[in-house]
Amino acid sequence: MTLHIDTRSHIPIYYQIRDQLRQQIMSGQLKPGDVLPSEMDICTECGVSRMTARQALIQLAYEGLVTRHRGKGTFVSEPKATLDSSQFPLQSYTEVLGQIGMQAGAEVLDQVVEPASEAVAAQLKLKPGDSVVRITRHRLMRGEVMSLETSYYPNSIFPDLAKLNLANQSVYHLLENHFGIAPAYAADTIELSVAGSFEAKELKINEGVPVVLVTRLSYLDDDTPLEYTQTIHRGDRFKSVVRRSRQQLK
Amino acid sequence: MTLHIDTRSHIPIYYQIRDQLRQQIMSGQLKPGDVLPSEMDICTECGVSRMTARQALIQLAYEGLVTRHRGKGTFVSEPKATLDSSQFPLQSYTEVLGQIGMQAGAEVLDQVVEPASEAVAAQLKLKPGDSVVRITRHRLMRGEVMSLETSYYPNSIFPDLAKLNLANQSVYHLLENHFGIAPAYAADTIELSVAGSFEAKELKINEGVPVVLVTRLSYLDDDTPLEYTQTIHRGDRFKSVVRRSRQQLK
DNA sequence: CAGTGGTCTAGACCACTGA
DNA sequence: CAGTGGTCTAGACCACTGA
Repeated sequence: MTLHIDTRSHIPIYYQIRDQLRQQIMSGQLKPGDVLPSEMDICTECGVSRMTARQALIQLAYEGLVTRHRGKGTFVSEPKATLDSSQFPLQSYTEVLGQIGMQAGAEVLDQVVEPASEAVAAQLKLKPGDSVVRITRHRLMRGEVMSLETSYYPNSIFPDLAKLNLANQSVYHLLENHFGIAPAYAADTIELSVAGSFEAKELKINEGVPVVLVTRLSYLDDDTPLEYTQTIHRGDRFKSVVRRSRQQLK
Repeated sequence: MTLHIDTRSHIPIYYQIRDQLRQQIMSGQLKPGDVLPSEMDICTECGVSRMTARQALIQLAYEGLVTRHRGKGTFVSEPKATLDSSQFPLQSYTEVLGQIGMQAGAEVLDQVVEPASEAVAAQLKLKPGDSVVRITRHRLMRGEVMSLETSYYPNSIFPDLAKLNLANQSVYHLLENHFGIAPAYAADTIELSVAGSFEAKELKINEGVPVVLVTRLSYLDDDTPLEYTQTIHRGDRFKSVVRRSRQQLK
């Protein structure tokens, strides 16, 4: 309804369309959940070809401002939620969210014993083929899937972990209460990746959009690896806060 | 030379092309710096239209595996470098890189006193228009621009900071040695963003590709903000490691 | 069923890089 | 200059969603 393009400008047409739509989202004129004009709407309104309209919308999807669904349309995304995962060192997702008054949740997709792949074995200092417990879960926040988490535990250290009920309970609590074992330290690696088809389906995002990959390795005091976890976070939702102090003891 | 597409498959053609090129990069058949087939090469070799070939190459660029340069071609990217910024709490980039034996460096682009914008004033607990020192730098690693860093310091706390020489020296050292002031703690926020035209130009990446935005706020013991820094990291290079311990005092 | 976005074609003009 | 990627057109067929 309100798109104006200047054909005499040297700014590409799809930039002009993209920037005006972004402005409407930023200003609140278009609110989370609202539908954007469809590709054809933009074509007729701006007198441009469909590929040009598409390019504007696709870029907004890459920025995380909108999500697109075939057969339905293009919708404004929810704003980012902050996950302060550092205030309280080495906690599970459930613990962290509880502390900030968030409704945390998880849906278990898989909880099985399987042979370790080469990559998993290397991380957990096992041999390929050794038994590991794999737990794959959706991480929820306010009922929405925020991330997809896959954890591996050595079956020798945690027998029967595959059979325990972890519906909505912290795995760290379970490990401590049931096995009497708690990690002493952990290293999180944060990097950027893009959604593959499985992640895209599970996180309900478009394939190929940027995501954040957090890899955690947890250890015992004696440096035995306990846990190897890969978490794929929706890029349009991820925000992590790390607090640091100059003197570690304060 | 070695692209095969199956027109009877239900997998989109550009997926097939993209996946084969990715495979060649992953396997080392195409090495960092190597040129990929041009769009026209792919058109003639696979008998597809140019937009299809483009889509495969553009996706690889979004994944960070390749970079594209008009007039030159599409090139395999360098692999990620890891920046372990947690082993040693609250250090500057220069300090961190020194410690892991990396050649760190910085190029100062701007070092000026200017009035604080509303956003900067809010973060530093100043009034909009108050004087701040802005330092904009390229962060280098092995001579390559890895990130673009913009820091703001209250001019009232650090007079003449805009005139001091910080060529290749840690700002934290400078603050401590020259002003006798060191941050007591800091909070880093990590989130995902996309490169705007300025960042793209400075980081020599394509506009619109995903980047990592790290925002740091440093404080004195009495919670006075000292420093507000925004760092844009190339998404295809960023990898951050955060170490955590369950008992903070160990 | 009409409307959505996903894939694809076969062209075009252009700015930029390097020989 | 030939070759590169960037933008753009005007079509096409398709799978999917919801009325």
